[in-house]
Amino acid sequence: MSSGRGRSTMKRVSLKDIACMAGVSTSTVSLVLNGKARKMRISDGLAKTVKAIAKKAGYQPNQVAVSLRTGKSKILGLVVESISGNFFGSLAKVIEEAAQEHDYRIVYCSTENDSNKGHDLIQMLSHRQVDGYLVTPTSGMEKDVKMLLDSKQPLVLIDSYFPSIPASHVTVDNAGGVKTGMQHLIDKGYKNIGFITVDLPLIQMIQRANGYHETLTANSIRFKAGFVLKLSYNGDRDESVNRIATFIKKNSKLDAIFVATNYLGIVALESLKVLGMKIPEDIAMICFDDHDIFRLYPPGLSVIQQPILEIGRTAVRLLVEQMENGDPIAAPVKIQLTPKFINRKST
Amino acid sequence: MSSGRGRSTMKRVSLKDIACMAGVSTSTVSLVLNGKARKMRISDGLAKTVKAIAKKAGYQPNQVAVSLRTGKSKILGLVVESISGNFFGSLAKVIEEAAQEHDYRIVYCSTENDSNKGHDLIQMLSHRQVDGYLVTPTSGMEKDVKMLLDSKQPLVLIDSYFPSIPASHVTVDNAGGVKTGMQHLIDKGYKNIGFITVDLPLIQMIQRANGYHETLTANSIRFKAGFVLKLSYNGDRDESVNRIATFIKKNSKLDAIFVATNYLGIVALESLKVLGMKIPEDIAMICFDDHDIFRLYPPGLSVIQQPILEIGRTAVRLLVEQMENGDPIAAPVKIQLTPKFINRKST
DNA sequence: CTACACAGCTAAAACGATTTTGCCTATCTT
DNA sequence: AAGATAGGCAAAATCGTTTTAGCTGTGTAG
Repeated sequence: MSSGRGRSTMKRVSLKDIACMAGVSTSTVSLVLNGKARKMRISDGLAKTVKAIAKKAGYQPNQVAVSLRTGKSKILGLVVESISGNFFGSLAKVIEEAAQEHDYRIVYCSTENDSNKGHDLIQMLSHRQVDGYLVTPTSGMEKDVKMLLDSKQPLVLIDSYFPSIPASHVTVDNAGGVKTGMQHLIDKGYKNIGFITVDLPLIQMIQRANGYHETLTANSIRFKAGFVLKLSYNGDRDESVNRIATFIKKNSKLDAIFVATNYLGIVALESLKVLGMKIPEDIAMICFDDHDIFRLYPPGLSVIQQPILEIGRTAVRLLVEQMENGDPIAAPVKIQLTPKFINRKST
Repeated sequence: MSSGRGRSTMKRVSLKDIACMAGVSTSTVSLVLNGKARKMRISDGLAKTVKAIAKKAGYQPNQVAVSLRTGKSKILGLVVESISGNFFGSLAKVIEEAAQEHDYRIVYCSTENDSNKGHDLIQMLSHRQVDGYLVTPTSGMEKDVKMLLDSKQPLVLIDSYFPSIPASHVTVDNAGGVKTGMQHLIDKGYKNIGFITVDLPLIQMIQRANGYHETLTANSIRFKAGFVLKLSYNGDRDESVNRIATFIKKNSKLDAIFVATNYLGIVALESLKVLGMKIPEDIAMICFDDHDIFRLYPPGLSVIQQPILEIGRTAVRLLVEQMENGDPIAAPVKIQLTPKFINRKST
């Protein structure tokens, strides 16, 4: 048994161990390692040796203990609709990166658009003492959001929000995005434009529908109720395909459709395939929210693209600011980003 | 101020508070709430009142404190290649659900195929005292995996593994999957089959390449080195598109390609689009790993589909078993699942 | 020569739970 | 009637940190 480094990971070295090795108290070690040596008048010499010993021993603080003592976990809770979705997956990635820059980790959860699950998740996160919440709220989560706000938890809503609840949020200009797309369609000469959306009482969906209506009236086109199709969120995929196909067949005058989410956009593509209709010859199409598939699927779908990177980074920034300011219950910050129209060949 | 329930969330009620209200000691409350009342001979009457008080007060244990005391966090670390990818996103979702059934939460991290980041992540997770690790290892993470193993951390590898390291893992039969696809191609009469893969020394990639070679020799087709294209993982997307296009143009005899990952499959689709080539008329194509796009993209791509649900559930099961058995350093469990050939129209 | 400041460090409380040990009082045994 | 047993709960140790209050000794001022 020479002085070799031996079997390393026996028991995780603790602050106490370091203190022991250095022949000082745990407080000294803690102060040194947290950069408070100067302020607490630990001599530079001692500080140096303590640091050296800690490093040699490979000391790493037990974050659980730190959390308990400080009340901060350096963890952010991210509640999304479904991590496997394209939009939320990408968003989660961006958020993870942005959070990391501020030295925060993410624990994510999916609600699958079930507000009960959302509620449980938020409870769970709070027991874990997360330092802040990023949530894409689904209908039914008003109470939970309000509860977080009431208990002064740092919170930023993403993608959606509740008009009646004064929480900070970052969203995109849904109505504006739709208008741009719709106007493009109209300028290209399409007159009978259908609108396919999801039957969820979420503000962003309402806004997208508003964008549709407003563009019609702005161009003096009469709104036809039959040109709007609302599909239930949890509907069976195949059923949705059929319903869209039926919708398009029934409204034979339709020369274009605007689809309000990328999930439905994919479904719509499938419907058109079933019907054997070509884009844009038989019907034009624009979708809100981009997807790999839309870039690729011939002839390439024009879309309203959400600035995912900016959304994620902004949300994290807002949250971090909230956590750092701390005390003043500042007015909620509401940021609306501008989506981008990507003109491909489907129109 | 009547006896109304007042402003709820003032300070989070603790065990001590409950003990106070009930006029008993904290130990009693803890014992009762953890179902150890009987064993520790707390009278049923007291137990009942304590439970009632705790419930009324909305008591929820502080998990951080519990973790510190018990050394268990009820959190699993999930390290994937990139959460925004289709395969890993879906996998993460399945794993989250499966973990939840066993009362575990997930904190996930992406390595982006950077082994340094992977190393940091694992360090990070261990400081957070996660109870177990699910990791899809990238090359360069051998040391970290070995370290976890040495320190007897519950660990299950997914999707890949290191032949030299005895860790439990769940994978799919990569070679077998490729063989099925290749044989299908050959049976359909394709003779000059190219193989496009990623330039990463991961075992699953090697196995897929082996499947390619073995099918060729089994059918007495001579292997041509020029028919294999290896693309660098971190290459620019457009560059990859070009390289595949060049590859296909250069090898004009190619009548089919087998693509080893779904990411590259999408890139290949783009290349073919650039070249103006039709599937399967101009060239046939099969891809390992399914994707929404492959089902949809005309005419529909035949693929080798990984059983994501089964992979995720199996991995979680294995990990939970490891954590429950605890003591015996059981031999690693190696599970190989069978991928499924989905025959669409691209062949 | 007392007093006071200050440098340099440590002891101890606290965070919120779990768990072992210990103490006291009835009841039972013989 | 004395000792043993069991029942019912409280006390205290513990997990690994952070942080405040305080202790000791030396130099300087009055």
